[in-house]
Amino acid sequence: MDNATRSERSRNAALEAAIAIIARDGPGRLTLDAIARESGLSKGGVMHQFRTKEAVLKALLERQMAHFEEFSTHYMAKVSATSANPNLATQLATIREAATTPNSAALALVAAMVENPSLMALPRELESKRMAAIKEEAADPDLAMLRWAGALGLLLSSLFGMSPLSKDEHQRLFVRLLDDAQWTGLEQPATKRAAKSGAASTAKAATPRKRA
Amino acid sequence: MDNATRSERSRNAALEAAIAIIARDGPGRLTLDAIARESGLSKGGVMHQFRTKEAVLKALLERQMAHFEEFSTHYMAKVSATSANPNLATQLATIREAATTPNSAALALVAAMVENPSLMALPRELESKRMAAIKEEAADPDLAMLRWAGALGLLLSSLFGMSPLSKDEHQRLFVRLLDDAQWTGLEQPATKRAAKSGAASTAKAATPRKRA
DNA sequence: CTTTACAAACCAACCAGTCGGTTTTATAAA
DNA sequence: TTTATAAAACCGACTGGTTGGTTTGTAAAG
Repeated sequence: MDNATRSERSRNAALEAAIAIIARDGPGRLTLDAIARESGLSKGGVMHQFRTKEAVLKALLERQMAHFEEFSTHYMAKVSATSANPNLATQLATIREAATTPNSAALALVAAMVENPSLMALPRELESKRMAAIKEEAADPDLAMLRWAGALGLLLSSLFGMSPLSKDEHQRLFVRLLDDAQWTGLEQPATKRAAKSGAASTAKAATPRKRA
Repeated sequence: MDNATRSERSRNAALEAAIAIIARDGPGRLTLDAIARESGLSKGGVMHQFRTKEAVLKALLERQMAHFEEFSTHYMAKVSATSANPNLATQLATIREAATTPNSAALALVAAMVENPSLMALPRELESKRMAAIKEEAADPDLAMLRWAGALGLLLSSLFGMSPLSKDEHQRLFVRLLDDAQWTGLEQPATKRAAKSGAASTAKAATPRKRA
């Protein structure tokens, strides 16, 4: 086997093992020895691929973020032409995807926060940019943020095993969050925002404006 | 000093220390030795009050739950006469309270989940009952659940340090979530629910009314 | 005098990370 | 093709320090 692919396989095995451990035993049980055991590698092998435990967490986080980034990009390409607020739609769909994917990215996130809260800076920065885009394209930015928050609440509550909702309800609520027609009845003219960024409010059709 | 109050003081000191540690250093740093150091007690003293670490977590969880239970009860008494959906209003207000209280109950929750996910059963059961009450009184149960989910999303995202929202936005969004008038434009007649639970829906005063 | 609350030393298990050595792969000279 | 050499991947025993929990001792409350 090629050396490069051998490394990649080992790295992959270690990360898969890490996810499995977090999902099965909780983030507190994630140890380097456990990763070695679960992946079939020796501890030395794991340490050869990742110099520290933090490096494992970071790689895990980046891998999961990349996965949802890809989902997000594809979805965005699909709806950007038809949706009035493609950024919001994409974010909602991505969160739903995260909520239904078993080996969720969010597990990696929890583990990272427990071990080293500063790792949370990566996802937060990304989220900030997306949130800006959502606000930019929205006729009612606050309502858009609330829809986003609702999706996040559904995701996190089910992730923490504290959701009192059934699978059916869960799915139905996501559908409703995604359906723009259900949220057009109470939009409020974003007076303050309209005053300071005149262009954006009228250009709610397609183009997300880049701002600094 | 009375023996009973001496014990109580020690228990309290240990729990306060635990909260401080979680808030300052993260849930992963919560150890029995750290609790002893922070509280001024010896480790033996801590272990005398709590036989295991899990007992500490459980007590912590129960204490925080009791605190918010009290808040909840008071709020409920205040709004039950004037609000059409007092259960939802109370839950939203309580979640906001948790989000703004620095030594949040949610921190204890995170710590519990890291250490022993099964501890999450206590709060989940309570949450289920509240959710049932919210659905019961709601003209549009799904919308009510989404408002609840939105509040939870705001809470958890800020708790995890992954919120891209400013303090101002945070507060403004909570206000809007709590304002019934902002959510009456798009209520949907809960046809399915009305069919299967006839008695309850008519008993409550919350008739779905459309307003501009 | 008995029980309770606490202190301090102690212990076995576990943890992240190290290290010397072994196997596998890559390169290239003979 | 064979052989020599180096580099990368991998192994598993080991280390210093930490962890949850125990044991032993002591002072105060009842």
